[in-house]
Amino acid sequence: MSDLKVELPDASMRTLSEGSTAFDLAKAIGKRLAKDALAARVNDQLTDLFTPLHDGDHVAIVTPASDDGREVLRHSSAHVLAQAVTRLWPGAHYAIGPAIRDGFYYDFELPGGQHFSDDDLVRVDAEMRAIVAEDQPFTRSEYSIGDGLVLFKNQPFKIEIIEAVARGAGEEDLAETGGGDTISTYSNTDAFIDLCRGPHVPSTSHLGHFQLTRVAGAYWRGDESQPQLQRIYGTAWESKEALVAHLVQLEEAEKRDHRRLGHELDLFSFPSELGPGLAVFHPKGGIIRRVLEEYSRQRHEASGYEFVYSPHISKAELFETSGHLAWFAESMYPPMVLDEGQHYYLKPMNCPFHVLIFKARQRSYRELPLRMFEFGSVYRFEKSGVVQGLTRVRGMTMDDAHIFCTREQMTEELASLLTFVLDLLRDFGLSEFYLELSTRPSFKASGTDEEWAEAEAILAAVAEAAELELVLDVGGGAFYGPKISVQARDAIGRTHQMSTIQLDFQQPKNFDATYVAPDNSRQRPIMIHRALFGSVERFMAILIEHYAGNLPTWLSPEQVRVLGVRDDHDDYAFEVAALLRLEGVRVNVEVASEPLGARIRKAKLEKIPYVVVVGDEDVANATLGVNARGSNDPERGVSVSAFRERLLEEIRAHASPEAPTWA
RNA sequence: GCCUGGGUAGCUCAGUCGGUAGAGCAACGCAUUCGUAAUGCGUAGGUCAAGGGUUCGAAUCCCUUCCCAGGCUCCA
Repeated sequence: MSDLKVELPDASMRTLSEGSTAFDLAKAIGKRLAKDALAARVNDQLTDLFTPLHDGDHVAIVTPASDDGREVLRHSSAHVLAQAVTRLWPGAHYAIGPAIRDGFYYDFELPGGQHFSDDDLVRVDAEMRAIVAEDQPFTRSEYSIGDGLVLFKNQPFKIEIIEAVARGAGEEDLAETGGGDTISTYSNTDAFIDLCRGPHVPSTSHLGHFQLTRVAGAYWRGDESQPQLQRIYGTAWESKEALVAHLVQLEEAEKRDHRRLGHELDLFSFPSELGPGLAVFHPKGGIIRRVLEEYSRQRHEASGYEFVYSPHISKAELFETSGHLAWFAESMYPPMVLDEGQHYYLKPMNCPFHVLIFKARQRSYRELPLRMFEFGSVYRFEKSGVVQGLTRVRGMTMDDAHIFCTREQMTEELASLLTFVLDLLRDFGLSEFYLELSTRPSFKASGTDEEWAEAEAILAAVAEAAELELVLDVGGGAFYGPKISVQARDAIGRTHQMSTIQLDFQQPKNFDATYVAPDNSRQRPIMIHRALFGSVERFMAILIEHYAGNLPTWLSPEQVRVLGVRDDHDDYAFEVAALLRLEGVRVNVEVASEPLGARIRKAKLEKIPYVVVVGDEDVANATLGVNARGSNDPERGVSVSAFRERLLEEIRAHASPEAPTWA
């Protein structure tokens, strides 16, 4: 019997006897590894531990505390979830159950149209733990398509997947089955078998650090027109500690939720009298908004934009011409019908208005590129289940610009636009970006194939030239053109869609907009749509979460609070405040009617960047005490002028001396 | 829009089996005068989301509507 040699990740070689499996390799390396081993990566393919190895294979043993390991154990946990549910609800149909970020889910259809309730999670959890305790092996088998159809005859979703694979359909289904002309399955006991490519952990006893998190409805194959299934989500980790750490992290993320902070810091609210997705900004939120809008205006002005204004409503005719009523009507509020039968609509976008401004007189090529900017409030009738805080609202203000240019200008214009966008986002402290290129929607698109192909090619070239990570979003474009969206990663690693840049050949055509070219011919301009913050509301939400409410000083509603130690220091406190206010600093005094500690605590909870304390020594020496946000070490005896200079410099530079990552 | 939860004082929450609505914080008043994250005492505050039903009696049980959260779908 001949031996076989395999190479390990550290490039060392191991010799094994013929027919050895990855598990044999793990045993040969060490007892501890054999006990921890969940799966193997053989020649870069993730596979079961009991896969036979071949001479020359590159093999890595997958252990729990790794990306591969967590993926495997999450996937296996999903199977245990399905087994538990089929035990508790005999006759339940199970659909798909993949590993996802931090956990797993499984979709079911319960007999008699039953639904899971929150209480069911407790029962399912207990059943899963029983299965783990039974230490059931995961056994892999392969069947022909025909045998598979018989085997899963009572599982309509599995049948559908097998049939799709037999037809050679989507990759998604191959992931479930293993692909080719056979299907692979895993069975835990005689009673439970699931269609799956694997790999899985050797047995259920390798699992257990999981927690079921929630129930949800989810459409079969993610398609609204398909039946809605019952989904259970769970999180699973390699150890108790990792699970707890994850749950703690979730709590931390909750603390920086902009809805919570918006309420705690008195920034904005959603009065139920107004309806879902309609926010009011309180004075403090209003300051943040005003400051960031003002800064944006300055930057736009410096970059050659002109400011325009347009009304919130218009006759239907405008949106008929633009194509919105044909393509976007379901996102628009129903019309107001006037006596004469005239329909008026709230605007869902600003672009048609800007086209009219372009058309207000004859335009020359000499005027192009013509860049129009407006903080334009728009209204979209979002489905009731989708509104969420400030990130998804029904009334929002877009920092919207439309650039009219010639075909020759558009590539350069797009490139410089992207640079401008990224620069401005960086000024707000966001630094990690990637781009998404959204292409023609499969239905709901106006224009010819050629126009779309050209527009997509140009955007793709611009996106690639930006040398940022680029993700393709097939079919995600607007009805009038493809788009590049800038996605930003915040301080705790979540990504948010920020700016969008869209190329539009359609609306200039729909409105018959033209300019006079050098040869005196009439030419059609190209229109670039672009929102930089996305919406002001969403941008504020992202900033609040990015900074966990600790906004940089230049954006903070209240930058300094001055506290006298006793009430006979109040006069001096007001003097200091007046001096700073003269420089445009947002500063308040809280008089000494409560103990100093209580007033400091209050200011800290309000996340004010600087708490300034003044007492006897300060009155005598024209100094103050500086208690900076995030510092546990207050400074004493700082001269008033030194503090003023330092503060003004920080505000001017837009930089915050603190890391943005504080909780 | 669909699935699952939820809505009690400004906020966070308790409220047993259907039997007179509760706490802490905040607010307000008085006292306290204090050097870096909670001074004390007191006062006020509620159509229990809204409407309907069952009942001698509903925060509590049932129905409808509104709003919120987490998903699905969609999206700035």
